[in-house]
Parts: sequence; structure tokens; C-alpha cells
Amino acid sequence: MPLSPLPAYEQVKAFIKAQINGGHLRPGDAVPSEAVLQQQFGLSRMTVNRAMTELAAEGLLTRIRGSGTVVAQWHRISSTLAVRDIQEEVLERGHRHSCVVLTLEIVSADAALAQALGLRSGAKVFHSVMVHYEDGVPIQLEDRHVNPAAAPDYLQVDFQTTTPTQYLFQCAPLSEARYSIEAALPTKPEAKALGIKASEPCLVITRCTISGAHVASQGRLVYPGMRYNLQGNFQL
Amino acid sequence: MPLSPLPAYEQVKAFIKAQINGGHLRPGDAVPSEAVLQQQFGLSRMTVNRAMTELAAEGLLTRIRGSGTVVAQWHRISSTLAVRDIQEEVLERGHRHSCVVLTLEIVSADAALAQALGLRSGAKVFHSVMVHYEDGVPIQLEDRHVNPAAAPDYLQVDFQTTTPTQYLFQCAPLSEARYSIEAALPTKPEAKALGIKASEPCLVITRCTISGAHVASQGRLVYPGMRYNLQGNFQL
DNA sequence: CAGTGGTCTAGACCACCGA
DNA sequence: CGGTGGTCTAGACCACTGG
Repeated sequence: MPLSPLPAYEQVKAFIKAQINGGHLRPGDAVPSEAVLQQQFGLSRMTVNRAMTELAAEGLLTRIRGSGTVVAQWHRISSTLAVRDIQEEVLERGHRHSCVVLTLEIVSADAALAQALGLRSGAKVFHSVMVHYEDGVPIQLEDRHVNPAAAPDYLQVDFQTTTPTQYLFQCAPLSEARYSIEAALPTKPEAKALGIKASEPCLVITRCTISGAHVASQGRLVYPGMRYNLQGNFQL
Repeated sequence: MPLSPLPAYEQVKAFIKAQINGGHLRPGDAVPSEAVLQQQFGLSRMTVNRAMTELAAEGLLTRIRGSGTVVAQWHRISSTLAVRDIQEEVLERGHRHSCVVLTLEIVSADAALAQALGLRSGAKVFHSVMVHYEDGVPIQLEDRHVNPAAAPDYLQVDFQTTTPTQYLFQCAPLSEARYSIEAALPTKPEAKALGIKASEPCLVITRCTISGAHVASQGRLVYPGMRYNLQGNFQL
């Protein structure tokens, strides 16, 4: 008969978090052992263990077999930096998304691109450039090279209704990705397409997605610095 | 007598991951129920349940009580966006860290700052500005306002050996943080301190840390765009 | 209704650590 | 050696979903 609707292991987690938050447990301090908590809460060890294991997975505790559990020295500031689909993001903010395709073509990969996509130099790859708008304001330029093996029909996609991210995810489910976030200036054509000055700083995310055995695509996402920022929130 | 050193639940996780990775299970597809996996692997349900629960927590699966488990539609691109201590980061790269303090003073908070720190307008707060160097090259400018209630001895700290992040973490353990990442131009004094042109785009991270009841500090971290980027890697 | 996942128990064996 | 955490079992009750 649980008076509170919270599962028992969540209550244990909350208790430990409260101890840390309130300063009763400080980084480096020893946390009560599972046996003790088991007694205090009147729970089985498996339940207490789940609570502690999850807190350790969150980076809040450090557990050492044979020794004990201590409060972790550095509480990670993580917060799932979600690199998401631009359309989804815009719609979620309750705004209107639209997209203009500037380029959609087949090109020969130069050495660098071929290497990145795991192809031989000179191989044919798809290339697209488009601008995404939020309520009519250009917010992202997307310059992407796609491995035809991963998405053979890429050139036929209607990018008014589907974004490359969505389409690629559908036909080549993501298994790995590498990305980098940096501040940089746009190229001249990019600045023109985004309707900003070439001296306007931009947030540039370059991303390389891998699907199974193929490198599926490589993209460069350019956001005008004045109109976009990445926000995060970290708790506990 | 486990022939493979991997725990059973990890093997189940690996199996499911492999199925997804290999395309045998695609987003939206139903995943075998716990009962089925229990049979196939000859494990107890608790063990299978742990595997599935963890995969769901990682965002790889979506579980619906009473209905079943399906492969999640969007594999999150997360990556512990580690907002870490600059000194730690530099040392980890095997380089030398040094720091020059430009300002260390007490100021009266204006309305905006007071609001952000949860103080009354005009309250005294600590203010520091310093530049961090990696092998002698300026890599970060740190402009920080500190709530005296959280770190009364802030002005006495030796910032040659300890960074504000380290010190604040020690005397006011982190319980919550909010941050924002954007591309922007440095202010004129910032550009001068970093030895860059005022037209050089920078990655600017603004961060507000909360410790228990206090807002501990608010910081503005400016990284020259040419010398710094945030990298991430996502797997699964 | 039968099948699903969410939680919990009371045991158990093991590897490891520190005294 | 006793205490720690890491894992696993064979049950159990529940809330929820679908047909």
C-alpha cells in the first residue's frame, strides 16, 4: 500500500539526491551501504541496489566493489544535447516551417569527401543545399553530401514535406554519428542564402552519420548566430 | 560459469542493439517480449527486464505497458555535452594551462544581474575576468559574477592553481545549471584580451549555476572560434 | 480475457577491498 | 576475514493494453 505513488527505488533515489542537495552529503563523502538503506527503508536489497545503480549511471555516485559508495567528485553537466530535426524543432515551438531547395545534384567526390563517406575518389554522390525557414525567417542552411548506397532515391524526395534528416533516418537508421559545434563565418553564398552579412558569426554544426556498414551522409548546418542558440538545462 | 565475461543482461542488450544495427529491427518494429527473450536466453525475467529497461532509458526502445516494446523512432543524438573545467580539459590534452586574472573586484549588481543571482538590486557581488591559456595561446575568456553567499572567500582564491569552476564546485556543490551556447562576436575588450580581431566569431557559453538554495554564479565563457570547437560522438 | 511491462521480494553466489 | 557491491533467480502482484 504505497501512500506515495512513487516507486520505492525512486524514493530511495530522491532521498539520496536530497541528502546531496541539502549538503548533508558532500562530494567524496561515503553513502550508506545497501545493507543499511535496506534496513532503513524496509526494502529488499535488489530494490535499493537498483536505486544506487541508477544514481551511479547518472554520474552522481561512484561505486567501488568491496569498498563502498561515495558521492561523485564532479557532477557531470550533461543534458542530452539533442541534435534534432529542424522541422520538428520549429513545429514544436508552434511556428511554421518551410524550406527552399537551392541545389540538388550529383557530383563527383573529391578526395576528402570520398574519404569521409568511405568511397573511392571520384565516386558519384548526391549533394543538396537548402535553407530552412521559421515563420518565413531563414534559420538554417543545410549543405549535405549523401552516399547513394544509403539512400538511392534521395534526389526524388519532396523536401517541402520531408527534411533530409527525416528521410535519411527512415531509409538508413542511424547507428553512429560524429559531430562538431563551432563558431565560424558563413561563406559568401551561405550568407546570401541566409540573408545575413558575411561578417555575421554563425553556429556551424558538422555532422557525419553512419548507418550499419555505410557512412550515410555528411552535413554542414549553418545557423545565424543572432537567431539561434543551443540551450540546455542540467539538474542534480 | 560464464564463458564470456559480459554480464547476461549486457549480452541481451548487445543482441538487441545488433538486431537494430543490422537492420533486422527497424524503427517502429516490435521487439520480442520479455517472456520470449527469457525463453531464448534461458534467463529470469528480472535479468531480461533490466536489459530492456536500460535500453529504454538510453532512448533506443520505447516501452508501453500492456502493449509491448518497439524500436524508438528517433535515436537521440546525445553525447554528454561535457561542460567541464577548462584546466582539466587542457591538462587532459597533455598541454600546459595558465591563467591571467584581469579583474577581481566587488561590484553592485544592476537589476538584471541581481535578478539572475536571486539578490536585490544593488547588492554587492564578486566579479572576475580572466583569460585561460593552452600552451601559451589564449583559448578562453571567463567573465563571472559570483554570489558572495555561496563563496565568501572568492576574492582570496589563487587562480593560478585553481579555476573558478573548481573552487565554486568545491564550496558550493552544483545542484542545477542552465546554459546556452551561441555564436557571437566578442566585445572589444574581450577581443583584445584574447588577442583576436573584434570581427572574429566566438563560441559563447553562458552558464548559470545553482547550489541548493543559492544561485551561486553566472558566467560568460568566450572561446575564439578558430581555436576551439565542441566535439561529440554518438553510438548506437 | 490473455499478454504486456513495472515493480518488488528473499534468497543466492561471486569478486573484490580493507583490516 | 567480514563487508562491500555486481549479478542472477524464481517466484509474485499490479496496471495497463488489446482483442
